Amino acid sequence: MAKNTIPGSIPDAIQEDLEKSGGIHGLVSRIPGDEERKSESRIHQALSDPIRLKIIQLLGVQPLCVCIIKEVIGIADSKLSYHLNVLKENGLIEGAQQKNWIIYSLTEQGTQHLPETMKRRKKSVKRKPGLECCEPGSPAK
Amino acid sequence: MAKNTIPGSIPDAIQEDLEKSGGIHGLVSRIPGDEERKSESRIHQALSDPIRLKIIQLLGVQPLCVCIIKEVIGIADSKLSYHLNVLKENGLIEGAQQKNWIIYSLTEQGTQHLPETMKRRKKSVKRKPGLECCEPGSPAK
DNA sequence: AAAATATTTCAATTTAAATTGAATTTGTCT
DNA sequence: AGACAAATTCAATTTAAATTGAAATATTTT
Repeated sequence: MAKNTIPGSIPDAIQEDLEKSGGIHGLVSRIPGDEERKSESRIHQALSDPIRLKIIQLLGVQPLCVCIIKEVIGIADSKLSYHLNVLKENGLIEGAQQKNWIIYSLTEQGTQHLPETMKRRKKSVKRKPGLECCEPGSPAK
Repeated sequence: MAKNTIPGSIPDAIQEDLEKSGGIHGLVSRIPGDEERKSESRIHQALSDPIRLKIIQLLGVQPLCVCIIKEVIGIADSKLSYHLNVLKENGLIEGAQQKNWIIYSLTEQGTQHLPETMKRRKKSVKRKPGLECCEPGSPAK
């Protein structure tokens, strides 16, 4: 039953640790399964584009209609729509129609992926109009 | 100086929040800069592949030579090498030559991206050979 | 119901990332 | 040095994701 095709020779230190880990079988038993990994990789994929990351961060400040996001990011409608869709499909944002507009906001999942500097305890927007996170003068090198 | 080309009309609720946020300018000032975002997106990109995620997780158990990783994952040498390189280039793992082998391990950065279930306080491997994270019978659906 | 606005969808193209197999490098052991 | 094993590199190909512009949909306004 054990089909451990371990290479003939491996480094001593690794060999030793590997025995403590319960061999290759033990090693594998300690990590998550394929499905979990696949879904994790999809989230990372969704967040692997600077435009999408920017959308997430803007929505981390407050819910926004597509028009404002477009205004801020400055890209074509269809392009923006494509990226919004990637985020939506992966459960990071959700859109609600209101009159002629669609207002996007972060899902619970989405808020988890805000940078630490923005991770205020979600819920209503209530603060002074002054700056907060980043000064306008510092391009965050 | 202020070139705020705000759309003629936007949803009332958004409009209101946006004023509290300090307009478009205030909105942007609350999120990280382009550089920070770009580097964050690169990390996500590196983690967006199940194979690479698996490598990270295996190294989260213990440092391993390429030969063992190959054994566990079961892919061609060159393919594995490619993925190891992506992780290395992004500062998630590092390799150290030892005799004929190269032993990879997680960097500090790399350990930050282990799943919660594996985030034990780093450092030496010291536990019983029994199972720990996932039972062999449960395919982690 | 026609006109106007906001957003999405679609097909075609471009760009970027992943895979493959052969060749190469690096180090070890006789 | 010569043979061997581990791992990487390279060029070619395949696959997947992003961009573009035009057309479509949906909602509101007149």
